Amino acid sequence: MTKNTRRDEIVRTAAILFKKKGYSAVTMRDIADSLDIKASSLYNHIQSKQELLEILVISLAEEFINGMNKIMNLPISASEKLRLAIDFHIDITIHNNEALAALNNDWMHLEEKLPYFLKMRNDYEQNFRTIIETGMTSGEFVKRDVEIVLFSLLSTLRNLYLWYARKGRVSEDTLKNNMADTLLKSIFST
Amino acid sequence: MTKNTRRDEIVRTAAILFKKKGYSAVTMRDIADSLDIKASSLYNHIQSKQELLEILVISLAEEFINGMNKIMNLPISASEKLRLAIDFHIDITIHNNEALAALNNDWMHLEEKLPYFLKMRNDYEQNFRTIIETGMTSGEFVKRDVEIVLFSLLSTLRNLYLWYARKGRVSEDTLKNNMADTLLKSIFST
DNA sequence: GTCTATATAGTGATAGAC
DNA sequence: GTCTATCACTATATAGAC
Repeated sequence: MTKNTRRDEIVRTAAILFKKKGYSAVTMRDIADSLDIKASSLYNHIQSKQELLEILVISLAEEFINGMNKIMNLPISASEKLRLAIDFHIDITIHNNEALAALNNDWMHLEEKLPYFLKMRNDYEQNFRTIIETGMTSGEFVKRDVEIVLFSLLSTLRNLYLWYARKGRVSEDTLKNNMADTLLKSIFST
Repeated sequence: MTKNTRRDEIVRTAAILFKKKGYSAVTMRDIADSLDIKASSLYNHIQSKQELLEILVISLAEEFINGMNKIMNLPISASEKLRLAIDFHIDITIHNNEALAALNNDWMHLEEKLPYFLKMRNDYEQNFRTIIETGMTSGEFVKRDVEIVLFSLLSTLRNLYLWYARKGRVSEDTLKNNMADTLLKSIFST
């Protein structure tokens, strides 16, 4: 993933700038300036600005989908799946902070790959919904409006990339434990 | 607020487009096209694209601050304040859906008014923090990491504009009751 | 209040020298 | 792998006619 080539340097720089100002407000000259080269030099390593967005958003979305699919196929309870899914989401947030900003905020600027992205996004959400519904049916979770619980959970997870960048130095494990506890407490039936 | 002048029509149109693509990706031509006029005609009603952003973001932020200040000054318990604050946030979300998207996602493109906005945003967050801390001290809320509870609560409220636009036809009262219940359950000590 | 015409400054991207 | 030079296009915004 992080193979210190020039190309990856460009991708990482783009991610940082996309996070700060958004895809549309970042110019190829901005990216080049950050690397102390000229904008035209970027094109020796990447094909287009759009490609930078695709690299960031699509590969991260695939990582989400693959990890989630593994969790869904485990022979464990709904509450155990939920705990794993939350931890997994926190993991990605911590290790792909900048790319996650692009995924959250700039996906609508994807062109060719937009439908593919939307399918992955929808599948990811559906997996969470299934976990919550299963847990409510089995009595592990308190019965409440599924969509509201789902929305509240996903909102918190999706915004985590901002909060983690700000609070910085809380350890990964502390974050996972506290966050998971807080989120899970709101739905456990006991 | 909604005084059907041409100017307000332009502001409303801009808000809808800003929500869809973000401030930077929306051109004055896009706004003009939506109104079936030429881009140059817009400048008879507004001064600049930046002014459109300011009108949307700053006036809404002021509404948030004013409402929150009133709640903070009421002689009521922390849990009552929290319930009112959540309801108030939901109120604004429902009635200013598009402008709220700009406030959430495009505030960093403010220029002159950016410091003013950041102060308001910080004050709003601090008020929520005070409520949570007071409630934990008094024993109304279960003692947990204040910042994580605060973050989770604000994430859900800030994302609500997206969810409400999608789910559409759930009544305002149903939403308030279900959402407030779900959010509050996670922190009440009983 | 809207139009046409235009000024001025970017924008993403390419060609070709070094 | 980076540069200079440049293209074709688009951006915000203004001036002045109707």
